[in-house]
Amino acid sequence: MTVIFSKKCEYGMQAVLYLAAREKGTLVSADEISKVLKIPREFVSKILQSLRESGLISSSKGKSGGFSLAKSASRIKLIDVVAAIDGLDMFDSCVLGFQECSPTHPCPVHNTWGSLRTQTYDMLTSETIDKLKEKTLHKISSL
Amino acid sequence: MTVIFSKKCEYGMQAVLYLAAREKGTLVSADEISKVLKIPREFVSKILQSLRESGLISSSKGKSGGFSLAKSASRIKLIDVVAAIDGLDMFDSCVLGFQECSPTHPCPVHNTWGSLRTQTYDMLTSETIDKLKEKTLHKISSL
DNA sequence: ATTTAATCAGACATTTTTATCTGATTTTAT
DNA sequence: ATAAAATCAGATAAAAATGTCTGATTAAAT
Ligand code: SF4
Ligand code: SF4
Repeated sequence: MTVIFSKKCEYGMQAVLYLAAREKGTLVSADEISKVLKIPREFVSKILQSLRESGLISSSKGKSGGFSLAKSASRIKLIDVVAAIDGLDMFDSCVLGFQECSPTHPCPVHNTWGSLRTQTYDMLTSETIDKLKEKTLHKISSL
Repeated sequence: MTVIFSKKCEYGMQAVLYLAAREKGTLVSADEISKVLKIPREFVSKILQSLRESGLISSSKGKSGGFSLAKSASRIKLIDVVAAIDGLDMFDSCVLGFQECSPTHPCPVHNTWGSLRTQTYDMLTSETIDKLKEKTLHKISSL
């Protein structure tokens, strides 16, 4: 199986995007997120907990509790979710699995992959999640 | 953990590159590949077997047996290894893990990711492995 | 012929990832 | 007060990926 991000990370990004799209200070329950995004309830619940620990989102317990972004959507980027869940190792390691990637020990696809890595990083870094709001809403409405 | 290709696939690409670099019709043993590339012996052995089944490499049994490319290095590309081991699904699916990726249901990073996907595909498709020979040798000598 | 060194096939084991369960706690609404 | 609906913590389970073992077979070298 080929993968870029782990399931946890994918789900985490989806959830954060959903919070950003759904939010005007409203609390969103794990149950709602689970249903809308079609992610197993208990699993997304765990992911949300871990994102809370990372300080990206906040939660409130009790009836009518739920989750919301810990700060403004204009100050959160997808890379933050990746950093919190999968970490940023992929941006410093080898597609071919060789150890010690460096300009002095380049692998056969060094230059190309280096550029792609940078572009991927840029993709996750350049736009804050509020900018992705309409696209997210459109995507979600098609689920 | 963030990953692009599975370990099997990474090791498979390394092994095929090594065969291409090492080869002038010589047979290379799983043991040698294991030692040079620092891949667990029995594991790389299995991978080599599966690549043989896929027809990418061929083997001969018995003393002084081993593996070699099934066809000229100028007719093998890294994408062939990926196709044989991990499959090509990643080139048709979503970084954010949404189902039904399509232009009519784009995810928030659709355009950028589409382009990156294509570039990644190109990286694995544009050069045949004989072209990567010197780079491979240089990389391996540093292991 | 016998030994040696290799692939091969398939079972087995370990680790990591993904997912679920159980029960406790918190908070709101009635 | 009580019930309802939510998060939370930690254990457990299931599945997938990674890695190992055993013994059989094959073929070259002695
Ligand atoms: S740039 Fe090349 S050497 Fe460096 S990690 Fe990527 S593939 Fe490996
Ligand atoms: S292009 Fe966008 S919608 Fe399509 S798979 Fe990639 S991220 Fe998802």
